[in-house]
Amino acid sequence: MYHFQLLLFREVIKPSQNHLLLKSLFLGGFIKEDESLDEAAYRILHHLTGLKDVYMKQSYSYGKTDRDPGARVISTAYSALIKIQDIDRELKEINGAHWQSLSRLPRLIFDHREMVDRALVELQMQIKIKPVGFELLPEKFTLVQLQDLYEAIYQREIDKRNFRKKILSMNILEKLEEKEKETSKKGAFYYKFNKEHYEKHKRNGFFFNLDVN
Amino acid sequence: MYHFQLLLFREVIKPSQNHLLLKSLFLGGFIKEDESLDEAAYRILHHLTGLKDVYMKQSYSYGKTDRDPGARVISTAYSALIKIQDIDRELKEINGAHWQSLSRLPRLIFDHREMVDRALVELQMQIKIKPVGFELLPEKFTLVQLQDLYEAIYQREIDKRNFRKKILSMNILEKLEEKEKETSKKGAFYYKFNKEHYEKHKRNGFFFNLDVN
DNA sequence: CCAAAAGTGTTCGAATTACACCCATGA
DNA sequence: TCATGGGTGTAATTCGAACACTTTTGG
Repeated sequence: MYHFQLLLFREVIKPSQNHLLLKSLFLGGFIKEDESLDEAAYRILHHLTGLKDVYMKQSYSYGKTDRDPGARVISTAYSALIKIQDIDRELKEINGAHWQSLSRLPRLIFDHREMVDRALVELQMQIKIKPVGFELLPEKFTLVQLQDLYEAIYQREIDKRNFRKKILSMNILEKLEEKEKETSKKGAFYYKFNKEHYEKHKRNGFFFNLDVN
Repeated sequence: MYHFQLLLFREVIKPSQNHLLLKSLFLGGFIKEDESLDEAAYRILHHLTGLKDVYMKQSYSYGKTDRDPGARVISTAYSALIKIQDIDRELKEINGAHWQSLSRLPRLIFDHREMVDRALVELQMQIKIKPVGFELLPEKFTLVQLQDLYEAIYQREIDKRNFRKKILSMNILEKLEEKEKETSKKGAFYYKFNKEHYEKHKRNGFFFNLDVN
């Protein structure tokens, strides 16, 4: 059972003039005249982390007048899911960034805590009805990894047999011959998400729904 | 079985310079320096319709650069649910406004069709897990009215017995002595939504979930 | 008295849950 | 050989779906 982590940045930009309050910050930036909201979100993520092709979704727009004491700022928040494999490879040398467990988050400035909470709730709803979980895993993953992921998101334990029964009955996973041998002597089979199968089933009225235990 | 209607306004404001494209428009306006997004949404709704205290929810922010050919505009859409009883009383004399069935919508300008579609999908998800349906009904309503509402939102028929069984078992409705006698000789008992019961149950881990048939 | 709408229970099958042991292997 | 983590089946229960008749009353 692992936990979700939030990537925090320290003073990457300063929309606020009150420096004492600035304890931690998300990725942030200002939109340009010639780019869409989505493009701006991708640009900022890519510019500050080097990450590309990640699952990213608009979350919510925050518009209280006093949310940033330094200036009137309206922020449209996006949440990105980063593949576990990409994290260390790409983010090691980013200055001032550090991962923080969601359950032991420091005090965040402004309304950033609300942003995190809302994004997490959205994720928990999304993941029940859409296979977004696979965005967080490497191409090849074991069922144990997949279950660990779901346990982290739901913040509770799931029965192994029921979880496997349900996910496998959907026929959207492809079992590989290869085994992951790092974490156990026996080894666990790799699977991969078969997007074509998923899309085909969906056209036939199939609904992804992973609500286990 | 009735249908959802969208209230359309004609040229209330003109963010576009291309008048030929302007066929219909939602309520819209610009945010002021000293108000939040929520406040602006309420102000605009109230100013243009006279309606107050309606259920209103942020939907999504639209930010494509070319979405309005006349100017760079980022729009945060809100959707409001208006009580059936309030509609005629307050909206009769609004100039240029007319109701249009959602299933026979005219061509809308810009990305407004996407806005409607997204808002409807959000509503359909919301109404399954939150008792927002009551926002659309008068204080006192019959179970038939409530069911009609759900059938309109889901766009399908629901079994009467199963619907009543489910909604009544939640213990969030209060049966009144009074009957509605307009639509039938026998008359149908009025109910009202008991918000306190709902909040109390929710604290005890109860989840509203109305997914019938 | 009858048409029209409101109201009411039961049965069946499917889906979800709970639950415990064997397997493979490297050290 | 044994400790460690991976993998598997079945029974009990709950939940959702299907289904048809009785009640009330104004005209």
